[in-house]
Amino acid sequence: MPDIAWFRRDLRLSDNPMLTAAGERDGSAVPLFVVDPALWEPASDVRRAYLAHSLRALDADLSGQLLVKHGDPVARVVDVARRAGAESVHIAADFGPYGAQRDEAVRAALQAEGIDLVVTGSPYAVAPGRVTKDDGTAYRVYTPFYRAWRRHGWRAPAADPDVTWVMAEECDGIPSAPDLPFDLPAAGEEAALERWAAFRDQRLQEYADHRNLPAIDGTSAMGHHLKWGEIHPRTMLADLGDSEAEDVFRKEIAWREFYADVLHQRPTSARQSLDARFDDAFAWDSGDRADELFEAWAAGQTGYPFVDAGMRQLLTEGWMHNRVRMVVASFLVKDLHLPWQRGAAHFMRWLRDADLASNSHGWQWTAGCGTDASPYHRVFNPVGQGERFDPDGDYVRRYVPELAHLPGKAVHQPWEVLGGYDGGYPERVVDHAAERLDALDRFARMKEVGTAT
DNA sequence: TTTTGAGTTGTTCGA
DNA sequence: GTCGAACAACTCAAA
Repeated sequence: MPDIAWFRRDLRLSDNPMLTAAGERDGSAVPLFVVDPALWEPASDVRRAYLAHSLRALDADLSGQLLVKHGDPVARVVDVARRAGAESVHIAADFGPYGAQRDEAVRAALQAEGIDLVVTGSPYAVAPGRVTKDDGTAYRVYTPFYRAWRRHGWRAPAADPDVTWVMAEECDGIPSAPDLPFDLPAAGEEAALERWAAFRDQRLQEYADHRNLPAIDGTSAMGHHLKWGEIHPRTMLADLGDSEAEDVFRKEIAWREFYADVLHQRPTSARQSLDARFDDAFAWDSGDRADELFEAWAAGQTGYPFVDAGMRQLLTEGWMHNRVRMVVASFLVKDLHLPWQRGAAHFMRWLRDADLASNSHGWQWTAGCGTDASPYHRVFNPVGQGERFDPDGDYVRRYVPELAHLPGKAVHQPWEVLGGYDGGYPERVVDHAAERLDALDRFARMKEVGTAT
């Protein structure tokens, strides 16, 4: 009788040791995916659509044998395992706040039926909790984490599994993908491996320089593949040598692992500031005016071209260049004085690669309330960032057509154009220089409150 | 226990 | 235009 291979965030066949474990006893296994309403219902259309496409790709790779069930995983997994006569259910570890709890509930329910839940591997090169200081506690600063992470090392990519896939019972069907205002890139393992190979062979050696220029296709854009485990970071790490560019890219993979580790240690940090003063004592704005400003930010109508280009890229592509993510995040938190959680929720809704750990902690880094946070006085200048990283203005013109007639870097300051600017592009909603000082002042006041109590 | 050096991504100001 | 200092201390990691 076959065992069960329960897929979750590892929608691939290669470099997936869980699958080898699942086939070891019987030579055959039931590949299962459960559409969990607790995750599906609150998910945005972008996430639903990508997952639906990815499941179709996985099903094709499994010759149509993927068993999809809808409902509470505790009930569904136990039902499938019992009916299949399985001795064990195999998973890769999930370290997210919801996933970890769910897996313990499933483990208990399976145990009552005499079925084992076997954990093999995780979505990370080094599983969260494995890299610790000498005293066994977790790192809170990236650089020492990175050094220890490299010392710890990781396995070579796993061999392909030798398993016969069987669908033991009737499939509930892969959910249909909601319509989106844009096309998502191809999903699935084959697309992930192709995208990785193209980046590795064509763009990796320029990565250190090009990754900061949003007008150029200089980043890997692998986030959505990593998020669903269509490729394992181990597969990518195994291809990296020791050039400067490869080192920079390896550090980006390590950031993903660091933030997963932080979330594992502090599950509440997905939505609460690691520095609690920012939730308790900071003077964030709220009310009608704050809501208006948030809407202007979200729609790409702030009057700051580099910010607006990024926010519009998000809405038209479901993706935003990393450099611009930092700039728009800084603008929301430090120019508009809105809590990082509002921006993080917007990103989670629209980014095709939205990952809870990286998103929450990236925002907290910008806001200054996270682990290893940026110094609070480090406030991005939205004009200066545009002039520095989009020096020819090509990125802005691509996403802000009202400014397409302005040449070169003049697009970054349309208010300087003689005779004013037209075409319906909005005036600046706030004055950056004034809001920067306001932000620093609010920070100082928060510290006074913090030390007084 | 104490000490010391260091900490992703920036901006502004004045010389 | 370029350069260094100031920005604000504070916490963390490791010796």
